[in-house]
Amino acid sequence: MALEHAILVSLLEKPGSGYELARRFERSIGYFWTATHQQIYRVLKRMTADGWVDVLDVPQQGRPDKKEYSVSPAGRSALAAWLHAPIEPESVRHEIAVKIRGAAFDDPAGLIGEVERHRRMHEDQLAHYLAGQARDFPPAAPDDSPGAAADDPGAAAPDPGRELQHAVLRGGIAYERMMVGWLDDVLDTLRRLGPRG
Amino acid sequence: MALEHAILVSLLEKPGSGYELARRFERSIGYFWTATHQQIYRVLKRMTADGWVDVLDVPQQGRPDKKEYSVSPAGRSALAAWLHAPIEPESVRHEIAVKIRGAAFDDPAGLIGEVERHRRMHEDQLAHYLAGQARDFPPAAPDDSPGAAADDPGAAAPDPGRELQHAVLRGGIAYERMMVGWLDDVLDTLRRLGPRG
DNA sequence: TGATCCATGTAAGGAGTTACATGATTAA
DNA sequence: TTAATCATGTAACTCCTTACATGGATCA
Repeated sequence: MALEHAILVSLLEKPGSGYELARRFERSIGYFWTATHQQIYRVLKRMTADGWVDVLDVPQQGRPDKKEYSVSPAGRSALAAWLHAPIEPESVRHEIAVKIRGAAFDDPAGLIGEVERHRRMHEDQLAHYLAGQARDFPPAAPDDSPGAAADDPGAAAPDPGRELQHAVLRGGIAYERMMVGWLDDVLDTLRRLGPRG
Repeated sequence: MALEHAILVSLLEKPGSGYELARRFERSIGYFWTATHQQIYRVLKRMTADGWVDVLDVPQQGRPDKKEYSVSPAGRSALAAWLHAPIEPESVRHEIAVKIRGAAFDDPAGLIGEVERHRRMHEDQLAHYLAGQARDFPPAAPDDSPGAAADDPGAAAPDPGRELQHAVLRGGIAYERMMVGWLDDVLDTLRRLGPRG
């Protein structure tokens, strides 16, 4: 199970409430893991019981009080243990591929609209990721003294957290690009098969 | 839910037993949908009760008797109805990405071995798909009389089922290529961050 | 003699989705 | 006045995984 661990990572990056976590899962965490607020509240309760997180009641004005969660030492070592254990790659699940293969027994051309719609959604997601990348990770000027940078106090030290967040974002970008390209390929195939609607 | 529909597609391509379906889900169907035999038996039972599939008891020699399933007219129209309804794209789930982002709070270089292992698995899967493509979809000679082929009884008519199966396989190939490329990118990042292990 | 293949299932539990429920504040 | 945002949860249900269970045939 990785939801616990995704929550630990997010809370280590910044403590927050269940609601805030749910928003992060909609945004930045969403390109590698998803969860709804119902799931998050349930898991936070279990993590609290297990002593993986600490809770702080934060009274607020003009809005409901919230519980701010942060990672406890026990949670940190639970994350470390999980990081050192091997995991298996996820099995892929593409409902759209079931439809594409099923179209052979129905009307291939009838699927074109649906595939176009999916292509559009992936293109939008790609544009969104690229905008996020341009905002949060502007390209750095190339380093002209390789090897010396590590000892140069004037050079910006690479922040591992930032670098790794960017690497994961590049994965989201690569995924959406791949999907747009493949759906274009599928559209070509569908159009070649039956020029009728 | 798409497992029912994936089973309908597979049984339309070729009737078979629950066991045989489980094997197909391990092989060709595996690059867009996965299911274990336990799931398949349970769903086949429900589909039988719903009248989506017909069952035929097939006694065998030297091995257990089997039940051969085939799609009923009701199953065919259930599939058609599903094909005409819109679906939403799957949410992505990459446990490895949780680990990559979590590595910032542990030891980035310590993750290199695990990422290399995943890269190798995706490379193996890619090689497997490419071999399947070379075997089942050898490249055709280019057509030098475009437009006339459809009315030419001598030309091989494109089989929609085959074409669509190939399109889905190309999706599997594109996915594995993307993963290998991205994991290379991640390895570069991890190695840049901490030259120690 | 031990492993793998064929072939079918049950049982228990964890993970995930959908619907319901409340209630104040703020912006259109 | 309608909708969205902040903030928390419960309940019911489906889906999926893991472990257990059986038993003959074949191959190393």
